[in-house]
Amino acid sequence: MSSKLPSTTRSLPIALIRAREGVMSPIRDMLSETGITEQQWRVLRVLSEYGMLDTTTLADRSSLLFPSLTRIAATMRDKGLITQTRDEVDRRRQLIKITVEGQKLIDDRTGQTTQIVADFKTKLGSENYETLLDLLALLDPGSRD
Amino acid sequence: MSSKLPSTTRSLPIALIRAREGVMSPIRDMLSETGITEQQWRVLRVLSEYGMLDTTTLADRSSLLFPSLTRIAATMRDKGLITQTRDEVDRRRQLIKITVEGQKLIDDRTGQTTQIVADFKTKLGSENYETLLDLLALLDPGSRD
DNA sequence: GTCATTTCCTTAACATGTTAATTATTGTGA
DNA sequence: TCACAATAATTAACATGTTAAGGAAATGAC
Repeated sequence: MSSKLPSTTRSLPIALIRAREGVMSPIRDMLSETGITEQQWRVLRVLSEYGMLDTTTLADRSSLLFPSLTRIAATMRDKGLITQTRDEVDRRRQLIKITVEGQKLIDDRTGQTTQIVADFKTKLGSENYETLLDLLALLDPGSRD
Repeated sequence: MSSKLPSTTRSLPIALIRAREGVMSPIRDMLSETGITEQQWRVLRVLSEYGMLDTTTLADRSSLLFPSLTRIAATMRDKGLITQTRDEVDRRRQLIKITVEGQKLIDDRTGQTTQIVADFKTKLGSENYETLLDLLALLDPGSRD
């Protein structure tokens, strides 16, 4: 059994980084006009989809680490994109909700975003696109396997 | 034609992040004993595979942005993992080479790393593993399509 | 009820990601 | 050869990734 490392051109971690860069490039272009970052966009998307969430759940669904989310939430609150309130039952918890402005920011870009997704589906082919999502899900530590 | 955004659970960017996290987790565990980061490991891997490289090529093959590589290279030079020399022909260019200690750090972990890769191949199945790499390559902005 | 433990969140410290501005060197055309 | 553009790399500034430590509120054993 060989103990040689695979060439970096067939390295899974590197391939994931490069793919991500390719996918994010047009999205970043789109976001650059809005003044928010990719991560802030992700938070808005999750809040828009699920409604009010506690920080733990939001971090999990946004794929952000807790310390990152703390900072990001503070920034977004200052920008008026979200509101933060204490949970009156369990005062350790914090509840986060998207604001009208935050929702508007998403709504205004839905068309562009949909187009970007469609372009990637075309590029890969619908079937490959779904296959890719399925295979990636297998690597997700959060998914049950 | 609907203009609704896909659920974040079927979002390609988020799926890529999560998959990456799953893949990197055991690698990070392995690296934590070495005191180097994932990016520094990547630089060592590339240098080990290709030999002495100029900074531009190294950044490209390591999938690192230039400013990041500048800082990372300084750190790695201080740690004795690489050497930096000026190109005497074009004095703007810098040439970077792995040191004996740097190579040793890789050699000492080849077994563990090989095992981690093998585990993922097993988890996905050999065929799926190769399919995934092929599909990811399609999204790589650097690859010709 | 009290205290150790756990849970939820924040801070801190350092490394990297990202974009823009800057410096040093080389290449080019009048 | 001299301005001027192009290239290689660095620096700056801010946001995030990552791990560890800290603080406040809730929980559970006693």
